Amino acid sequence: MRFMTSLRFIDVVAREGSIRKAADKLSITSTALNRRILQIEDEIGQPLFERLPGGVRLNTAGEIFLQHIRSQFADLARVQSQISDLSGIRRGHVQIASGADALRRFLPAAIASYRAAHPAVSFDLARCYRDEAEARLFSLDSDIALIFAPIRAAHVHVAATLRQQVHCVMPADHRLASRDSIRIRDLAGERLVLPTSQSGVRQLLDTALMRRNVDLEVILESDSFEFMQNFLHFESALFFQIPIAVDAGNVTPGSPRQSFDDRLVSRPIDLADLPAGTLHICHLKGRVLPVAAAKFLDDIITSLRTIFPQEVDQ
Amino acid sequence: MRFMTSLRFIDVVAREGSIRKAADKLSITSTALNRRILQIEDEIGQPLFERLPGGVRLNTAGEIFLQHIRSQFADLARVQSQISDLSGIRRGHVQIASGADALRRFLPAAIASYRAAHPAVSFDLARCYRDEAEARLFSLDSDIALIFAPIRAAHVHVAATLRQQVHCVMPADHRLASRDSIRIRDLAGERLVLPTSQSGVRQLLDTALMRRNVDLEVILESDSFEFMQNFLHFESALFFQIPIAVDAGNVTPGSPRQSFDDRLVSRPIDLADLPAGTLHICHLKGRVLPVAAAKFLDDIITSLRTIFPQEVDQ
DNA sequence: ATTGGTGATGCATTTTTTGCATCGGCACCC
DNA sequence: GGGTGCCGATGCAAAAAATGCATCACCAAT
Repeated sequence: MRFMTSLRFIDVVAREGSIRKAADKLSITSTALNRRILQIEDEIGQPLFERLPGGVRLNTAGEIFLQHIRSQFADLARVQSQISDLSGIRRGHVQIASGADALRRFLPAAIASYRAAHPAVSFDLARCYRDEAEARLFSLDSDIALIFAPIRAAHVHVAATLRQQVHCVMPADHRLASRDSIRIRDLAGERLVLPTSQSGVRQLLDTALMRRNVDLEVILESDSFEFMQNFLHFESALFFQIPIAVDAGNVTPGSPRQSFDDRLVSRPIDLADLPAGTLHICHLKGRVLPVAAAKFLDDIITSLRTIFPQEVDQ
Repeated sequence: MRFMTSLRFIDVVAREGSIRKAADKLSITSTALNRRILQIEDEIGQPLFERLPGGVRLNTAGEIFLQHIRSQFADLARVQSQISDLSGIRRGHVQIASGADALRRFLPAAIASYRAAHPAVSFDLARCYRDEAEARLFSLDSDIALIFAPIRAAHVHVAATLRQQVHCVMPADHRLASRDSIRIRDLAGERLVLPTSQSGVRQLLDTALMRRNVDLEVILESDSFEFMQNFLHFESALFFQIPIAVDAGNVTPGSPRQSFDDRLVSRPIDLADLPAGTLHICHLKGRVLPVAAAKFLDDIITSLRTIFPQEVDQ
């Protein structure tokens, strides 16, 4: 899209904080880039960047303008996907920001299933926590976000929610493995592996554990489920996750639900001790999503309704 | 805005229905324009125009794309006005579509008063009827519309409404001039001047008159209040208008309300015979107006509330 | 004082855009 | 039925714009 290049350049310069670095990234000389920016500032009638000794930074006008640029790009993507839909083939690119939970099993299955129906749609998946996900929606770097944490930003629209009870994962031969559900007091003296403090699960846990003053041994913090899961093969401990990190929704009806790991078991924490958290499926408020993204959003909500019939709202 | 030229060109070509005519209007050669369009079609990957023997016409993809272009322009205007607001001076351009009623007295006063506060804001006023006004909002040729007629289009958002009783205007020495209000049956045998069939007042009248089967003498139809008003100086007759066509809101408190024409009087038609109509103050649904337009919209609603304290809603 | 980074600018070069002339096609009209 | 006029597309040369190089002035950290 030739007519968008100058605008894309501004975006990159803003991200890089330096014209020369941005020029490198864009494979042009800093001269050319510099002049494009000067020209646009001239056309706007006001500077968009402050010149600092170490580079450039957007001023207020620049931030307003950048937001406009990004929404133009997002809208252009929507238009292109809508136009290519006319020819029968759904084309497009869906950008998703997701926590590690949903990204684990659910999204791979969901995306594969969507791509089976629409092979010309490509995806971009960014693993991130609440704040970054909200920022990505706002900067239009992501179309859809799946966040297991309360939504803070006013610009985020929650299309659907999914209640998720926190589960405790342990080796199959653990002393608590026989329980149907786990009480917080049962955790006393246990070795725990906790998710990072940014994680929604961790924040739920912190609230519950702090209140009760149980004596815990936190041996590890990690932001990787894969790591935690494999760690438990070597040292007996407990970690925490939510059902969507286990269920992909590809269970064939009637067949026993496939276990996520034969050597581990997952037991819910009693709701009296730890309330269920909420997975939020979101997009930017007021935004018209590209057809591909809109359809995918619809699909995952439907799919979640199938896997967790009681837990989906809105 | 150099980076928008190609897009503006597409808009013009679509409006003109011919590359050569558009090229004329844009003061470039048809060659250059033609190639710009071919290039964009190439970048989009699909043609945007059908080539007909007599020119070009948008295809479906083109219509989608044009809508995108127009919203980009409108959004750019909003951004520019927002940016210039940062420097303290409110700049901007407000495009209004209005019926002849509101355009007569109210808008001149309202715009002048707004410009007194913000001299760097310019205005564009298009006189039009309901359908065209709705179309102008949609094509983003107008920011705000004042329509005295029911709103049909789903894409129009009504920011406020103003109830307006239809009045009957007649020479001051007319036999009905002494009445406080006029009944439809009083009109029997009178010479009437009617507004065009597109007008909201006319449509109200048609409904009322058709129902009653009064014997009327329609001697003239016009879409110009100025003409109708001056005509009554020469031949005794009746015409119809709504209060906003008379009151500009510049009445100083306490002073007698300034008459719109010394030789004419305006009397309401009894509500039992003719229900009050509604003036709709609208903008495009979901659109963020430029600051100048948003502020002006706010101002006119406040102003209407002052002039017609009982009649403004929302 | 030196070094390494930044953005801005004059000038030659390259790339892109534009305009002219012209082609082929279609519709209208005498 | 053969002009006639209007349309969009295209080859080629001229004009305009964007780019790259070299260099400047500036600032901060060393």
